[in-house]
Amino acid sequence: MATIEDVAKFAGLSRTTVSRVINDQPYVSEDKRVRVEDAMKALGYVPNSSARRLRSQKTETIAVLLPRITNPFFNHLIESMEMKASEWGYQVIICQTHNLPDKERDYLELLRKKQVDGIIMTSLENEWEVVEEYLQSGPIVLCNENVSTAPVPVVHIDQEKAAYEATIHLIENGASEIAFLQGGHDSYVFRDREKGFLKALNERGISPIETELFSSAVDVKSGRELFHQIQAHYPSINGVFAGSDEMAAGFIYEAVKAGVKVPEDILVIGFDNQAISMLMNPSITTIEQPFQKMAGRCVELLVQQVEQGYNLKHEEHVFPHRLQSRVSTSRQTNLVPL
Amino acid sequence: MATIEDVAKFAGLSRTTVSRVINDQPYVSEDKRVRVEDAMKALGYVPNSSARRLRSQKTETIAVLLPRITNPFFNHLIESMEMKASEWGYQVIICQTHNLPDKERDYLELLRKKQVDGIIMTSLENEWEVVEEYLQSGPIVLCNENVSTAPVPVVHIDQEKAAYEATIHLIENGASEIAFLQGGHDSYVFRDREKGFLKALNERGISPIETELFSSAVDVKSGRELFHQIQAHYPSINGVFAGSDEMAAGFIYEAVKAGVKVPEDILVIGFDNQAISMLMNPSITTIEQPFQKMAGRCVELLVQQVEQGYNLKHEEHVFPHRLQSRVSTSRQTNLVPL
DNA sequence: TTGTAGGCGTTATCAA
DNA sequence: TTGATAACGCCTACAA
Repeated sequence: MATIEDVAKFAGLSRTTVSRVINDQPYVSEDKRVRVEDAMKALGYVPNSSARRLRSQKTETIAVLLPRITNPFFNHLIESMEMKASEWGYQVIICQTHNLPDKERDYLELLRKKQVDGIIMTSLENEWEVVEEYLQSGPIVLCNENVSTAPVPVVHIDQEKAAYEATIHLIENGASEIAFLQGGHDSYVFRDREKGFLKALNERGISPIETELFSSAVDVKSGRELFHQIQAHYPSINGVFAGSDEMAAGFIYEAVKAGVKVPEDILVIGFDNQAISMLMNPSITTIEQPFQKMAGRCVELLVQQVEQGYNLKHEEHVFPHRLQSRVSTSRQTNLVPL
Repeated sequence: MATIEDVAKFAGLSRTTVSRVINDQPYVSEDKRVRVEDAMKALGYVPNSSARRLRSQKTETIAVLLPRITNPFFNHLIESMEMKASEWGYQVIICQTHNLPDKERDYLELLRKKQVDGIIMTSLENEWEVVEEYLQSGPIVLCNENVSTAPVPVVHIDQEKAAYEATIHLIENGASEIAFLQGGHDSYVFRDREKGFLKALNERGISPIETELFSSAVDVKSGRELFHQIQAHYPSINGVFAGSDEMAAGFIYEAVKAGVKVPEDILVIGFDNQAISMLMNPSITTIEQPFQKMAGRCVELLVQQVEQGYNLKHEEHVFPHRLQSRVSTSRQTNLVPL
């Protein structure tokens, strides 16, 4: 591969001049500029990114940490993040933690090794204190998980309020005994949503049921399993708050199979307004999050910190959510005809 | 940030010795090794990845090109690719082309800039000749798209055979007039599947209908739109071959809404055996691809070429597919009870 | 077993 | 307007 040196020789000029042309710098006469450009073309020269990185101490790469990319919530986020990063000339490294703290730390190490300029975390597997160490090596932005003590920008919806509204919606449509199905026992999202859930129950004089049983729920599979557990252990439950549309879909799938009617026998609400929530029959009421805007903001905040420096302060960026009402919580009989 | 020089000074040794310790090389006495390790710990030293890259001419990073990450087909592939790459100590850069040839070329440039060691392409937006140029800069593996003239490893199922079997399945379950809904008019996947589709029709004495209309189909949205177009222009169609489960789901969603019965009035088959195909009501018959194995193989092939060199030869890795029969093509009345 | 020194390909500083 | 030279941080002949 041709180097800047080769180009310089070929053009009969110095590396410096070639470098100036490459970087569109002033103080290059027109004829030299042309000679350099011809030489570059002739040799098929492309600047070596490793050398640039070493010299500039920048990688123009960011890492996005998430549990797994097949989860629609996360792949929608990262889709927009990659697009926005690309606009800014940054690459995105995809880092699946599979909810393992060790894996998360491995990926955080990318920051210390200077393999990336910054990191966006869309989930949190270690205690915040562990993560905080890495701020010495570069900026971090939190997406979704709102750690109120973290001296970094956090981008999220008001999870507590959303869960509160979802629960009130269930109650007002007739639910009197409600299960809270939400994965990530120790996540901040979990805690915030649980707060909102309990607040709604409390306000309406409904006593919460033991939810330990349901706290490992994340995907279609767990939604299916939980249907059967609820049938077996809590047959009187007539409302379900599911932390994701996939979980709600899995739950409803089994309910339909078992002849339990949604919403007649049991109301179900999901989260995220994914395609599946519209496609299911019955369609699923859900909470919509503005993925694209949130993802875009995360990247902007991170790139800004990378390029203009960062100071350690907590800074909340709260985005609006929206309840999308559909058949799964509608006691009026406006069902989609089969 | 501490450099190898700092560590050397701190330990009262040379850079060389420190380097030897870092890289687990022989010829370091135990006491020096300990002194170096202590120094590294004391200074919080981490080797700088940019410097290593420049020195070693390796990045331990690969790029995966795909249209968009929210498409389940592609996010399932990349999920497994990232895991396998991680096992091998490689990072994965995610490159969404959004089906734009220019974007694809931009990402291929990563190879020329030496920003990645190799590339996996799961779709193809430029003519192969354009892509072939980049083989001068590093290895490429094709996943899914089988370009028979490409001197690279290609990993895929037998698309023609799969489409043939799907079509026969439709016919044997009663379809006599079939629409071929498949996106990517000029893709190799499209051509191969179309071949299988036409072969089946031909064998059973069914004449194909004009398919131009349906060739932009990829996602839920287009599935929905195509239902209405077919209702309007080809009301006698009673079988649908959809190139993805999402498309099939969108089609069925509108059919159900319009009171058209699947499978009684029209048979539908999807592709990929995604979660949605099981969850829909009626559930969708589909073709399963072994994503995980294919993705793993792609990464192995690429890493092998990166580390052991590559020669330009075409090499096919064909994986088995499987038809998963469900309600959407079943004329027997074993319907899931509503 | 340890250390010296050169170079990977760029860019920035300084002098001409 | 141009060019010589010194880093960036690491690894590896080669010498000791």
